Amino acid sequence: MATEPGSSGSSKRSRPSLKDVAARAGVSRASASRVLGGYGYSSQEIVDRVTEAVRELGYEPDRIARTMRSGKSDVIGFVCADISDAFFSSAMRGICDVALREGSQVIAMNTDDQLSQEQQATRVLLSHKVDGIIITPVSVREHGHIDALTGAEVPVVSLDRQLSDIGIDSVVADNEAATAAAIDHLISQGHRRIAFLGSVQREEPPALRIGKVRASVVGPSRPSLDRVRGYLRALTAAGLPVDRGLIALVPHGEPERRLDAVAAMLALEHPPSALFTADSYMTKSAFSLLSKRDIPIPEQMSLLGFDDLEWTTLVRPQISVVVQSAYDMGRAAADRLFAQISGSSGAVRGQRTVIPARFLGRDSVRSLG
Amino acid sequence: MATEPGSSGSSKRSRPSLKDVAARAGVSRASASRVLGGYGYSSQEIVDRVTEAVRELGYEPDRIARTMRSGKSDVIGFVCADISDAFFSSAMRGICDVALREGSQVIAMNTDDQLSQEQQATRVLLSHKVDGIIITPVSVREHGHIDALTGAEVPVVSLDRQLSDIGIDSVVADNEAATAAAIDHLISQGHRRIAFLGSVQREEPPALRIGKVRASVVGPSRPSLDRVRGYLRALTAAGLPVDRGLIALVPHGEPERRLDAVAAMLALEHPPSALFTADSYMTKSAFSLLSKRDIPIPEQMSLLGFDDLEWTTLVRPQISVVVQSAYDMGRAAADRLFAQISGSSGAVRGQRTVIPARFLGRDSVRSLG
DNA sequence: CTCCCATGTGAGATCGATCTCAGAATGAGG
DNA sequence: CCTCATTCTGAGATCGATCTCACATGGGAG
Repeated sequence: MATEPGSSGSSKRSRPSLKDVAARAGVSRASASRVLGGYGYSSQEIVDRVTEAVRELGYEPDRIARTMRSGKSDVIGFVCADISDAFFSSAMRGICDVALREGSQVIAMNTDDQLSQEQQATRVLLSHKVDGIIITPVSVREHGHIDALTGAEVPVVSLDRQLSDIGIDSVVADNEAATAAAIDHLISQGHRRIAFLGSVQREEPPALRIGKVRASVVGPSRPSLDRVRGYLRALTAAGLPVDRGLIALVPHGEPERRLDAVAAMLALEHPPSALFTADSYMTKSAFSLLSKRDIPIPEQMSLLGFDDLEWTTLVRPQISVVVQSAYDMGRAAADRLFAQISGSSGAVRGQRTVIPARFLGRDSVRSLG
Repeated sequence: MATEPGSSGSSKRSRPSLKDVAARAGVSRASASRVLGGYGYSSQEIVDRVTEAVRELGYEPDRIARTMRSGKSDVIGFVCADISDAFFSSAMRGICDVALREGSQVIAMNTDDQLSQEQQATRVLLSHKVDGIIITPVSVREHGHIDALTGAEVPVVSLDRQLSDIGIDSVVADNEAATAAAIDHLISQGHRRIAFLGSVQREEPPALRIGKVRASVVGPSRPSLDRVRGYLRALTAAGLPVDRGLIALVPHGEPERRLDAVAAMLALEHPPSALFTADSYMTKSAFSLLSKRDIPIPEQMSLLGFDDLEWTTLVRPQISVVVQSAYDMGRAAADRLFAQISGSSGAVRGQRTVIPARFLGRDSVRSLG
């Protein structure tokens, strides 16, 4: 039923090449290539003979040689911090699905949020002649290596972050709006003192000037900062004061400091009535600590998180969250990438695609009415 | 500080080739290649001139051309059901880490547990001239396409499953022993009626003959069946009867049927005192249902699961589980693969690597002493 | 003063698919 | 009968890195 490549006793070592097909069919390589490629003229007899030879030998073209000649490899790269992270692996799946549709494959590389690894990754992918790269850049400012890619005419799409250079396509969630909506919801439930617990990249300036964070559509953007913006915007719009003591930004990748930050909020003289946790790690830390200290949610403390995870519906109470679909973001990024790859070279660059995030109200927010 | 490839105004379009380097250094391609490759003889002057030219042009060799010539691509393939699954994405990370050490990249492909997609994937990877493939086969019996790989001299390692053909390396968890240990623990806590809730592949024979499942080191193996074996072995060793009504195997990917299976156990005339859930999906379903019905764990029902997940320590009570490290399994598989790739062609094939699983006792098992 | 070996260098082949181009065969129209 | 267009085919070039091999030099030994 299925074809059985290599089952004929002739070629044992290497796969048959076009040359073998041509020899078997008794024609030149050029003629065989014409039949396979479907261009130029070919007599019916040659078409038949080549087709037959292909079938007999189980011939499949060598993509490396094809890449060599055409420059197109049918491979794209995905550069992220850590493929085992739920966000990135879901995005990867979205990218793979689109790639499959386009007849391409995906090489994934991890940076562990290190600029040097990211630079290395782009170099390697370039030497593999990938058709394009989807990247979640470590830094939204230092992107000389990414500019080098576009300079080398390699399409690039930035995922989940927007570079300061506006010449590069980006796909991001509407972090600011979704966060503002979530904070609005807390406010509508009567909350006045709302803590913001988030993470910042190690690479970010250590003393982040909250006062300087402003809503903006252009310019560099990363989720952590956009969510701070949404928080500030919602408070300001509601006429509530911004208490700097209610904002905690912890360097990424230091679990203890996350717990410390939550504990510090609880120990405040005027503690908040609700915690907004701006990423899944912080949500987990906050829930863990509240649970460990037997602080009832939402009676004594309301909790609202960003990012949905499996466990948010398994624990009691179920956690209200803002959800972003990493899968959809991956798909969108891949769609953009292939649009650049196949599109005319004059295609518009720097397009910003915003994926909506949804608010899922569950049982972790108390109404203070 | 960093090198700036392509910054010299000369070559704008494509990256510089060895030919460009040779021309700039005023030597032949052969001489330039000798300097770069570090073989043959080269005068100091030529070494210096070539090195300088490489630096000036920011030359980096084209891996496609190198692959063309050498047959080695420095790319390996990872074929799994779904890269967004926690198990596979962790394994992928392990594979990537080893690949990085070996100077290779990883192409990931999803099969969604469909044999046709898996066959397609292997064909594509072959045409990309990957140096080797790590695969979690859909079927442990139909593996003609995998045999074709080894026939084409492409190293293959089977992850999490063992093919019936013993000529292929495999890396698996010690599912049977770990399950037996977990069941032993339940028995030692006084449990006599222990339910086994697991999943089977759609591809498996629908009416699995439990009676025919026997412990065996060779032969085809997949986690679901090995765990059944461990369960049976532990019961038998303890002299407990095997009640077929306490064993439920649900087709993979049908959440409702999982919940039904759990509900059926609870509705039994003589219900079990403990549930052993043989995979993370089933553990989740069981916990969900027990939680929804307000059946206290472990007072009314003990629960012990296979696979650790983030949420098992967030819920109350914390769930006792058997943990397998997908990351370690990925690493081990990649180690084996590269051993095959770089090893002498006469390397031993068919090696079986077993990764130990650990039992983590927490609070979801009641002692009936 | 030869002969030989160690050292050094470049021309050209190779990997496999694809495409250009020259030329052959055929038929139709003048 | 000649011209020209159409259809068809294959030789050879190309992509870039690598390696073989032939051909230099040079110095030292006999």
